[in-house]
Amino acid sequence: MEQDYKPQEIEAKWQKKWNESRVFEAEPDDREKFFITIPYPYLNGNLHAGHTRTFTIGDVVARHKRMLGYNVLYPMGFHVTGTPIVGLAELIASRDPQTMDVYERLHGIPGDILPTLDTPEKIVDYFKVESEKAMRMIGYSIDWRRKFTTTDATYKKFIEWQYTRLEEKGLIVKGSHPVKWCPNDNNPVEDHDILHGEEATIVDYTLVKFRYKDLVLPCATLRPETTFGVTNLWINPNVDYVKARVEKEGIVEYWVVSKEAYRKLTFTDREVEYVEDMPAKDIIGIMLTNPVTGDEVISLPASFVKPGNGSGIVMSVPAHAPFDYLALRDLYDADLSEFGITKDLREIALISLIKVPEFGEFPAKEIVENMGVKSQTDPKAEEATKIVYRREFHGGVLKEITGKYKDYPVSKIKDVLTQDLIGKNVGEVFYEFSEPVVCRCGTPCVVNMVKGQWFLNYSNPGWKAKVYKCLSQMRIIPAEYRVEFENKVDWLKDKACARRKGLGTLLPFDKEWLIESLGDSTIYMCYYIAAKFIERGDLKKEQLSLSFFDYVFFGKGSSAEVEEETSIAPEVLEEIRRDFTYWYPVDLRSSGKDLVPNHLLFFLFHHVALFDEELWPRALAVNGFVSLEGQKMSKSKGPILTLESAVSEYGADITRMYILSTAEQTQDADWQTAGVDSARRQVDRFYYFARDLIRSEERSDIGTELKQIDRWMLSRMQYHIRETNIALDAIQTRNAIQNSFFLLFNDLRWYQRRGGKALLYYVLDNWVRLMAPFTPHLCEEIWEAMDHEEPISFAQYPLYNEDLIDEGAELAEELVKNTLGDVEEIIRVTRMDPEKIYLYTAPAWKNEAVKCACEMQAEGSLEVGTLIKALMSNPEMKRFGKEIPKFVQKLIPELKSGGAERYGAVVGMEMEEKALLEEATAFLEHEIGCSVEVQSADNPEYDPEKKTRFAEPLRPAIYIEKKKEE
RNA sequence: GCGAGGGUUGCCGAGUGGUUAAAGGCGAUGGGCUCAAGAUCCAUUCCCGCAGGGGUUCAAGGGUUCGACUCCCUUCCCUCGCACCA
Repeated sequence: MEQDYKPQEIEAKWQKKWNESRVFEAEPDDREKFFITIPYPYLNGNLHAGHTRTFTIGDVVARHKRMLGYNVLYPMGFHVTGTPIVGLAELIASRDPQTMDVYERLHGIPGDILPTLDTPEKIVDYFKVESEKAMRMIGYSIDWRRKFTTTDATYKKFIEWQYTRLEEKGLIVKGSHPVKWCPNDNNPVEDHDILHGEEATIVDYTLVKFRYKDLVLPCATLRPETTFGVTNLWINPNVDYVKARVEKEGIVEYWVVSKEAYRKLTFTDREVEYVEDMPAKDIIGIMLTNPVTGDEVISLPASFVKPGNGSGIVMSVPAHAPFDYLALRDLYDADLSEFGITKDLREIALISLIKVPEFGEFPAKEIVENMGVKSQTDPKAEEATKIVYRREFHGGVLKEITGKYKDYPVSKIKDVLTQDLIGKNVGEVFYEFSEPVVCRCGTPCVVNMVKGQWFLNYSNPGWKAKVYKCLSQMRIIPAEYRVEFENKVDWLKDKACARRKGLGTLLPFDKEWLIESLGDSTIYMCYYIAAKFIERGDLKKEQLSLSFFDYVFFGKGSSAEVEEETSIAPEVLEEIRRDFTYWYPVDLRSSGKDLVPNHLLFFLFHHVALFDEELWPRALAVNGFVSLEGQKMSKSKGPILTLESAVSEYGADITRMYILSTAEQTQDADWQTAGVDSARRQVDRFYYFARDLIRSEERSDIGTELKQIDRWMLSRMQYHIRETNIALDAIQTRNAIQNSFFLLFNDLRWYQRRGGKALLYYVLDNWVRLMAPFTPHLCEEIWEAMDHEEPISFAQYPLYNEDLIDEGAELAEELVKNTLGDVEEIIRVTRMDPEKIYLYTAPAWKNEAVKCACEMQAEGSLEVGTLIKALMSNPEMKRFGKEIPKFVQKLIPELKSGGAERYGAVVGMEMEEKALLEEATAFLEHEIGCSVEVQSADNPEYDPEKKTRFAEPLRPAIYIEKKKEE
């Protein structure tokens, strides 16, 4: 080993060796396999600190498993499908100043190359080389023979096969979907096109069609079940309404809605035609039919109705909606003759339809009265609405009056009921923004239905059921994310899977469309297996027929049949098939948590759709993001720290160590220069410790007689080994490094301080293997210097050995450590200059008392009274009658609160305590800097201040004699 | 709004009913080593204490318990996701 730690030299050396010896090129053999994959990076920039974290986690798992004896496959590819790369090419071609600056300065693209990257193809070619270079630089144990990009002609054949098979299974359907739309630009708006309302989401209201003669008055609601409790409708007399001809799927109706609502309707998937204005007065005071109950209800005037919300017509459910109740109450004594209404509104009976624990029959009435809400214009009305809504939504169930929906939880009824209403043509879905959205051009946006779109039919209940099943059999890391995944499966709706622009594969059954980029990255892990053969030249693009993929991935047909069609040699076909059956399924897919609601979900959906159950993925893991000195990273605007620049500056091992130890799992990590510097010092210490030890030519022989401190070291190391393995299995890299590095190092320091020497080399041998997954280059270097022939990457990972646990030795060291601590504290507090220290071990009777207490604790009879009695009955003990009660009162709470085990161990070693301290005398003298003498409290030779009475088992009494003033 | 996860001692962060004033790291302070050091080693780092002790803490308030950072309720605050975009 070199005198100085030079990361870059060591790292280049080992990367070259790994590459030349092809050790990470995985081939099937008789070992158990482990197939780990990380989502391939999207190539619209260089790899950055975020990738560094996700990929390094994957590499650590891969290396750990490899050292545990698994045959590990860790492959990598490149994702380039979609629009961002096209967008980037355009920005570079037009020399967009911000883009040029960010990509030259932060992504580190040389100024003479950047302007040449003006087509998507050139960008892909550039970044795929750079990305591989970066991943090699940081030492990932990737099998590079399997790399590909998603625009490779062969990959496109694979995606065509996937979509052909999905379509055959009926999982791809055609339909319409709502998008945010700017009527001025006549285009969908994406988030960066929005002036106001970036936060807006598209909310689906249910339109309930109330009828009056040949007219439909649709009411938009988020709570269609309340239609059962409608007593009347609300029309705003100050709003302009229109009559319109509305046609959908061949059914023609005449609707009355507000002018604003009419405009919104024209963008929906209905044919809408203006007929005439409809004065509000004409539709107030009329009797309409509730389409759900058949009841006749009256329409009444209300000022709270907003023309821009929904249809501008509101159904009134005064039993459950505070606004409705208030508006109705406000009209009780009003003169409505101008609307031709003469009826006494007090006759309108409230209709209750939801049972909720917190309220009685009429929640709205109740809360309005309790809160003292005055009228529909009272601000408190809003608050009352929220409270009732929340209680009913979460805790409410439907009452008898709802017929077959009785006992349905309110939170689950919406979709079911809406579908039923649609089926009877008394309801429709109406999309609306959660808040107003304005386009950059200043035009208010609308929800527009895009027609003829291809969808992945994720809402298919049978499909979802399979995903639930798959999830239930999977390991989710961390476990808290299981519920998150389940919720997202539940929430996922049909997803548009084709678009017009960007890079990608054409939809095989409709060549007008490109497969959307989240849809072509779902089962590509199996493509890694074929990719090796493609790279080797065994397979040509034209040969990759549907039957080829069916055979190698599904096992359908025979190699002979496929050969006949494709003329691929049967041996090759069978080998690919063999490889596939060996490596599949994916044992672990690990990724950033941002991919949970999309990619990881689709990964599951597509696997369960296409593969048999035994090939479904086994485990998912997620990790948090990385920020830079507290700032969010952005590929296009900065700040960004590339993997390449981090490794160039700090070295691979230090970068790995830092990114893995700075945050755990789903927590977000913040990259801070100060933290990396500290990681550098830690790695330095490791290097120098190893270097000095190896040079010292001290070697260990654990076969010889071990001293107590040696047994202690062995024992402590077992805990760290165990914790590290447990942590790595749970992908808690921070915890793993905490144990395998910091805690182990601290113990090693104590070992050396206590004069431990015999096991140093042995400890290093274990330690370097423990650390190998985190800092592989450095560990290879040390390992080699320790004269090992085989690379550490394939050495046995240390495993917990219970036989090496030595509780006695640990307790003994604890005694020494605590005693030293106590002495130091006394010296510090009293600020005395010690001449000599006297330690007094506990008198025999106290040991006896502890023993007795432990026995009583074991049989459950331990009480202050019983213990004192038991002790007093012993004539030997009676001599100490005065001290017993005090000692017992202190002892019992400690024993009862879990100290029994510890005291149990004391009992076992009672005779040794004095010997132990005497053995440590030299150490204590050295540490404290004065002489130390151990005596027994039973017969002290010198005890001027009667300190012996404080002596307890495991806690010797201390007397410190001051240095005499000269 | 809905869903998920959080708020711990200067900072980063362990810790889910009892050896917890609370791991470990960072930073800071003192000391050893050294010509010297941002290298390393030792100690301290909530408050008080000239004998190993005592006091007050884990967002806020309330509750359960012999006992709560840990369990329950309420409130406040923070982060992420909410879709056709990778």
